[in-house]
Amino acid sequence: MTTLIDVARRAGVSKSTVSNVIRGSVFVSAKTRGRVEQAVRETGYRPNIIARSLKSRASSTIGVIVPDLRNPFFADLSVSIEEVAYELGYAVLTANTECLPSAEANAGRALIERRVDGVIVAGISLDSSLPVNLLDHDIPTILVTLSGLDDSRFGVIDHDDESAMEAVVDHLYQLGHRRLAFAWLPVPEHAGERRRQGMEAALARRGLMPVRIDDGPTAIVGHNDIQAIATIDRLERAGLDVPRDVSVVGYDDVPLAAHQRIALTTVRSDAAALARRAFELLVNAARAGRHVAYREIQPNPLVIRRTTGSAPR
Amino acid sequence: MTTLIDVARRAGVSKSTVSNVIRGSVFVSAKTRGRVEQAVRETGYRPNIIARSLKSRASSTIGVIVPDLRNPFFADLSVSIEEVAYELGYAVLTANTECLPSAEANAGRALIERRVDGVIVAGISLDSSLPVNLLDHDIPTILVTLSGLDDSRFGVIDHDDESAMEAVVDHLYQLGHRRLAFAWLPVPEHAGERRRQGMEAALARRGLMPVRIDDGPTAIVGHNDIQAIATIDRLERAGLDVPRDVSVVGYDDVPLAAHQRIALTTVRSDAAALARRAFELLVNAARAGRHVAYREIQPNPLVIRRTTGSAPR
DNA sequence: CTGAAAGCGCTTACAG
DNA sequence: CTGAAAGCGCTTACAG
Repeated sequence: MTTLIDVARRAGVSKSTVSNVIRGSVFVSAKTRGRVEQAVRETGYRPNIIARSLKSRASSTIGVIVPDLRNPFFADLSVSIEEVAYELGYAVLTANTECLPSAEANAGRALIERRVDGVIVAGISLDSSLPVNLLDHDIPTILVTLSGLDDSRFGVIDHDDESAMEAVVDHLYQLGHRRLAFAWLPVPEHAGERRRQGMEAALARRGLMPVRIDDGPTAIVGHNDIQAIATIDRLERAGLDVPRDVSVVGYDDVPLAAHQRIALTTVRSDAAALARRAFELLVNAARAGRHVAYREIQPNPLVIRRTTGSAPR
Repeated sequence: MTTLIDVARRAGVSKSTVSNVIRGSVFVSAKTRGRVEQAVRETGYRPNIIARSLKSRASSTIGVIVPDLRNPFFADLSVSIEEVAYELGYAVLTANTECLPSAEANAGRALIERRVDGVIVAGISLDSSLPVNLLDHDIPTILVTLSGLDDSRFGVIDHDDESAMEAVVDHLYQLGHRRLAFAWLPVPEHAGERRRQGMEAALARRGLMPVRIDDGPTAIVGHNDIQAIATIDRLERAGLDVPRDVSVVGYDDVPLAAHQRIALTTVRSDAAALARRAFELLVNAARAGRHVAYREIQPNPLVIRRTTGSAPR
């Protein structure tokens, strides 16, 4: 592959000069610049970012850790991060972990070894040491849809699950539901745990306790939309009707939730907005060579559709 | 961050020796190895893969270009690639392009500049020069669910859309459908184009022509499941019933297709298998320093569910 | 079995 | 405005 030297030789200048015109950082005379640009064109030269990174100590790459990329919410988040990232010349290394500690460890190692300029964590197992580990390796780290990790060096862009769960429970309570269950992933993960707690707290305020999912709930609150949609499938295969027999609520408002045949009542979360905000904060911190150390919590509205109805009597 | 030198100093050996134990490539005495390993542990040293890459001319990173990561088929593909990749010490740089030429150009530049060891292209706009460009930069490139690009240096892992479309048309024809339309993305993309052509050919064999989607088809074949599911939504919002009034067929068999409320007739494509095969071939080529130059076509079965029925009369 | 030396392809002060 | 020199953190023959 052609290198800076090839270009320099061809243009009859030094490699410093070629570097200067390519990065556009220093003033170069129009004539020299022209010669260099032509040489670049003729050779099809593309700078080797690996070499640049080694010297400049910035990889122009960020890492994104997601628990489940097959969930459109995380796909949306990750794609939205990518969009803004590529615009600013960053590439993104994605790692899908399913909250498996071994996958998380692998991902962490890969990101640290590649000296990513920052990482966005959108889900991690409950007692993972990875996020703090990143911080300790001087990698700015931002937690998205995830809080409860207590280090002030983190950036946190989160939504308010607690008040969202209050709205969900209120909605169901008003429809007459008293037997609510929470359907969550088999993985101990932050967002799920927090939503479960939020629901329990909202129930407690009404003098209620959650029931187990197999204990005949009249309403089921899913950890997320995918979970809720799968719950509908399970219920209807068992001969029950949603919402006549059981109401179901999701979380995220993925595009499918609005589909005629699904029409899921859910909490709307704007993955793209979360992504953009997180990336912006992360890049600013990375460029300044500091941690993000900033928190922001946004409210999420309840979207009522047709999977919730009056409690059966 | 600690470097090889720090570890070497601490262990009282040279950096060559540290390098040797870390890579495990050369025989090192147990005693020396022990000292080095302890120093690594004490310092929390993680090798800088950027520096390694520069010297060894292998980035241990591959690129994946997908047209739409929000489509669970591509999410599955990309996650499956990642799984095998991380196992072998590779990281993956994902680029979601939506078949936009500008996004494709950005992604191509980013991957070339980062000297990825190979790339898997799972969708690209019809006349993109990117795939050949990668090849010309000596980057082994494999096309997945995509053929028609005529360079023998490509690897191609594909499925047989033509015979799948024959099966789809046969199924609908036997149900009495004569007015079939194809619903596809607004983007000129390979897989969509090829499926459209496959359907047209199958119709032609029966003396039929496709009708336009607004021309009252009794059956609509989607470019993929997401397209088909969106079509169902559109039809039912317009007061039509699927399949009573219109039958709908998808492609991919994403998990949602099997959902009670969707029950989509579709063509099954195994993203995970495709991904594993592609990665395996790619890595072998990359390590051997050659192009993949290999093609493999697999058949895809039709899965009949409940979105197809007898043609209305 | 271990170490000294060169070099991967850039960037970055610093002279001139 | 342009260039020579040093160096980023590794790997890789090659001696010893």
